[in-house]
Amino acid sequence: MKISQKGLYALQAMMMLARHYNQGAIRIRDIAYEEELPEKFLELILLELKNARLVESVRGAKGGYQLRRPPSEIRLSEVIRLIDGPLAPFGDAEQLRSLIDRDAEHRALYQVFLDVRNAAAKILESTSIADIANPSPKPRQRRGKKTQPGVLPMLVQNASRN
Amino acid sequence: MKISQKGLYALQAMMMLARHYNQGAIRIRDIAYEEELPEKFLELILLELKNARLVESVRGAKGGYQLRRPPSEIRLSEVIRLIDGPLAPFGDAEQLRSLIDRDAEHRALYQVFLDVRNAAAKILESTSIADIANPSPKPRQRRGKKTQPGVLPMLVQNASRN
DNA sequence: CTAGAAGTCTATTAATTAAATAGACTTTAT
DNA sequence: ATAAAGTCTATTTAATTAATAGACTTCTAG
Repeated sequence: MKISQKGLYALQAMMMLARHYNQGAIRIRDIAYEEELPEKFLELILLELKNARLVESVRGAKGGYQLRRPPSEIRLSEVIRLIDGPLAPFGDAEQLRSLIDRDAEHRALYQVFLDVRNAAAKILESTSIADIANPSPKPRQRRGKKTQPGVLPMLVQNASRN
Repeated sequence: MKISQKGLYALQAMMMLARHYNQGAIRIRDIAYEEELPEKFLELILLELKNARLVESVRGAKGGYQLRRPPSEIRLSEVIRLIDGPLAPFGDAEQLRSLIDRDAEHRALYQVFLDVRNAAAKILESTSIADIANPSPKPRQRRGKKTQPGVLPMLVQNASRN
């Protein structure tokens, strides 16, 4: 799997929306400005994220984008698969399994590819947007108990990253 | 990291040469035929493998290619890095480390990318060409003690694949 | 010692993908 | 009604990928 510039932009946009979760719709312009992304390109990316129902839009004046689910319930793998395709380094998991079954000569090679994809999937499916979006850009007006940044309610935690 | 068609061809060629290790130089044509690879394209790939000193060539009549080291001492990561570049899903390990140091906003994201590249590196650096090349295509004229296919003298063995 | 077999090198091409950019259109708050 | 904002379609440019072509060099065998 290769993460393109576009894929990186998508992840950055999602992180920004996570930081502003529950603050209403955020304009494309503001996302682009805060993350320093090309505005017109970002527009297309957000459309894709919307069609995949990861974000939702509000049209018209006062419109913008927001996450459709809490950041802790959006996995990095969802965003990456959408924008950059399968996590496998070659083909996709299904293809690889089929090749392992049918191509005796190269079975072991494809099995290695599948191992690599499984290792990547394990990480990217157990890391959420909340895990990587720093709580708030301006660390002001934080009332209530400080939520620890990396807490993942439903996903397995990778201890090595804390 | 994405493995291209070219990268797959390179790995297949290396596997074929591994099967014919210690049988002298093998002609491009024979590699292409046995692995069903486009001959002219394979030629360019072998040139690259030669420049990287993974294989060596014999020119002129009776010429061809052979591995420069025993198959058990050639890691998949060497071939993949040569043909398809860094193992990281974005940029390379050095860049990622630098971004983790300098870009506080996106540190955690780049750390995940680095985790993914480390997981891939672990697998691909501990698997050798010998591990994946089936011993010999025609199981004929095998004199001496049968060498077990997957034995890796210097590399850590991944038990799950045997 | 020369003919042919084989690798070497450079260039070109066609197709695809990546990364934008442009502009007209639609929806909605005020 | 107007302006702000998302939507949609098309176009462009550059890079990459996957190959193909052909002239050149080296070496072995006869």
